[in-house]
Amino acid sequence: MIVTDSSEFLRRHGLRSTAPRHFVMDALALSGALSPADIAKRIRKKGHSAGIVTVYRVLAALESVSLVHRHPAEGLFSLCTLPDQAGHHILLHCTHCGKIDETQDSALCRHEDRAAESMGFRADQHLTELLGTCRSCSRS
Amino acid sequence: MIVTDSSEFLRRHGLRSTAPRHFVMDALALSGALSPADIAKRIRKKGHSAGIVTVYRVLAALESVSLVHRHPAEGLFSLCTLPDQAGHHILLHCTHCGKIDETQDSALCRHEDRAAESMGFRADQHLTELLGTCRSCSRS
DNA sequence: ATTAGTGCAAATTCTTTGCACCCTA
DNA sequence: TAGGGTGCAAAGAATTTGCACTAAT
Repeated sequence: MIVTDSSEFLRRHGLRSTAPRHFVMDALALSGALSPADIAKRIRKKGHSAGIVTVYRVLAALESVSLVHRHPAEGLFSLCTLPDQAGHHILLHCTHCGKIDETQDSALCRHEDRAAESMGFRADQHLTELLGTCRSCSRS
Repeated sequence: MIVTDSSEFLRRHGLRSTAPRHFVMDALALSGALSPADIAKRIRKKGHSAGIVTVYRVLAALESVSLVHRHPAEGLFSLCTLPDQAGHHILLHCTHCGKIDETQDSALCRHEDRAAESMGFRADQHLTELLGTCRSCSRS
């Protein structure tokens, strides 16, 4: 199940190709998004082994070469602008100054709903996060 | 700085209107998204006080009436399908069975970029999360 | 042979829970 | 005044760090 391409990918980015890294990638490849603990569980369920600490470190390494996303806005909360009609925010998260701005776009919501529907998915709530550079940081 | 409307809102949802709740809402109203610790800090900086534990509980209460979003996909990681061209995922997170599916939509990305640009924001990476019901759960 | 990567244990940080007291409705 | 809300302290999870050992290059 170990994909040779990913060995290449790792090496190209200066990372060694190791078993735990492949275990983690395999686990993630099968299901969309997992917590570190879930990843460790799946690895064990497959008969392999990787300590939870290693999973954390593998994820950090893979994230550093953007082979993996740590979902942004960890443990953050935001006020809902339209409380009786939840969701539909766009968060603009500046990776330079850390500021988080927010905007809204109902056309975007409709577009998202359409994309979801084509997968047989009915969306109750949206959250869009954009990571990048805010106006004041792009000036300096 | 305490908005009277929010007192109403709270009461309408069976929650009492208390000082800590207003402090938390005020803090969130000023900046898009904050961690519980940041919220507590800002409250103190304004000369008020609210223990971190209370902040957690206030957030839970406000979340229960969807006045606040706890950002979804807490502590999750996902494999990037296009590692050399980071971002641009749509995660379909089923709140019934917990499964997370993933899709992609480049038109959506362009749309997101446009929305960001109108705020003077340059987006490097996108992440869109939709919470709802997946195909198999909507059948059962 | 070098040095990144791993595993374990311990430290740290984050979040939740229990219980006595306070305050809104 | 009754029941929800708060604060403190302590318990429980999640995440990070230190250090010796293993393994990829």
